[in-house]
Amino acid sequence: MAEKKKFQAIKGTRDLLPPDTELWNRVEQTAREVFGTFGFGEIRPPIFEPTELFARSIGMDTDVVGKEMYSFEDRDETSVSLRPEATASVCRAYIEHGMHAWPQPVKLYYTGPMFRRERPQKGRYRQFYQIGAEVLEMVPPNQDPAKNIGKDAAVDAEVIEMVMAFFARSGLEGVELAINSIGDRQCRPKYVELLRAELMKVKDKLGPDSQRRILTNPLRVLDSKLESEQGIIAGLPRISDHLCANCAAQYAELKRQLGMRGVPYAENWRLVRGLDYYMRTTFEITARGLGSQNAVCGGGRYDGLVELLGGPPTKGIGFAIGEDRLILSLEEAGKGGAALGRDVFVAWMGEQAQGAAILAAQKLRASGFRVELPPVEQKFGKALGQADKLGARYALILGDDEIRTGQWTVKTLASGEQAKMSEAEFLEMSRKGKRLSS
RNA sequence: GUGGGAGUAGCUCAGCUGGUAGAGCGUCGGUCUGUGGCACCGAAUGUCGCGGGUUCAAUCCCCGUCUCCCACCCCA
Repeated sequence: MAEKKKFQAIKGTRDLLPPDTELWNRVEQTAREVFGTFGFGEIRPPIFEPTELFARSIGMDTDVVGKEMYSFEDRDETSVSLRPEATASVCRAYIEHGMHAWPQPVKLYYTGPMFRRERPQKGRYRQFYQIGAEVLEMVPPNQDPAKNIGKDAAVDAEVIEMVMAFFARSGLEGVELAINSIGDRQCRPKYVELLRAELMKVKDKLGPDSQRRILTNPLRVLDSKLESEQGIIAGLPRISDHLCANCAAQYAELKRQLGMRGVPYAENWRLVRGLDYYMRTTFEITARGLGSQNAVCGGGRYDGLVELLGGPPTKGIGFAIGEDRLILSLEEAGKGGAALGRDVFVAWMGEQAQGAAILAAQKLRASGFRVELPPVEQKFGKALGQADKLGARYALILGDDEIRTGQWTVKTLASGEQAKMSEAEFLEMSRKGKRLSS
């Protein structure tokens, strides 16, 4: 009975606390503002969905679906899963709410927690946070796909431009964008077969992981970090040499579009994406200070995914930012949040002063100031000490003298200067100070 | 899922070859009953991650387990 169980956050999950949460809010606010300027609206899908939705969209054979999902049986015996990512949900919502009848394209962003049961390490958690955006556009019937290659490339470029703008505004350092095209349903399978054949020839020189991937996912071999395999990989056929005409044209136009927008990029022919639904444009953004998990954003085009989920033919492009990693990198660069300060600390003494202090705090808070009002009377020495510790800008001193004269004593903590003034004068002064400090 | 490292006060850590715990910072109080940052004094908080074993005796040695960190896998 007397046993006390110590509870702690589940493996791979964590509490985000002040002052860190200040930075999280700042980052999310920046995303809202930047994405808003590009015409994106926010979508808030559920945290869990039918398991089938993720299995169909992400791919049964991917690790994410195969062994990392938090799935459980609901009481009606259907299988549901905590979302491992949000693109599938956004596509589901697009279909469910008939967004094909909205003005096209539909541009949405989201922020929130995702769940994958992986072994935690730096920049990787079982509950992690993503900031993502998707552009979905219905394909009108009888449309010649070749006709819209330029348009798709421009949309892709704008989406990438938007993430880069967001990172710039966030103050992220060491940002590098890598792009690639992984072809479409026409040319990719052919390339994969070619690659597989080439890999079979050098199978003996590859490590066990890569040997296994020859069969399961040859593209992933390109991703290998093994020093011993680098020479072999460098000699493998590149997909850029095997793209079909449409894919090649789209990729070329993407690069031209990025150039027009002043977005610096590097081509990386070895950049392949892990989720099944990607095609053509893929990209990845890395940043400084992240250990081995240095990808802070990944994205790509996924035409056909909505259709796969039972919707109308629809094109899609999107990305997901790893918010935990973004925050990590910002903190590493010394851009973490400072402790929550106070604009005003109300130091009061005397019963009459308490009433005045409460009213003063109400007015100051109504004007948007951060106010600390001690619940009990304190000696002024102690009150000022506390004001200092909390990082207050001003101490409002209210005692018998102030009550008698109706003049507030205002002390500027940083300089030690002190002055008597009326309530209106103080509000005016602190407003100016606030503008200057922010 | 695999491999390596680590768990001692709220935080950062010390604790020689086994003899049941300490520092700094922080917190709170005092010196200081209308004036803070400094200084000095004092206080509180630990079943030394948890369970078992060896031993007269375990924070220390052994086994198991949990968690964290790092890497692999994979991904954001």
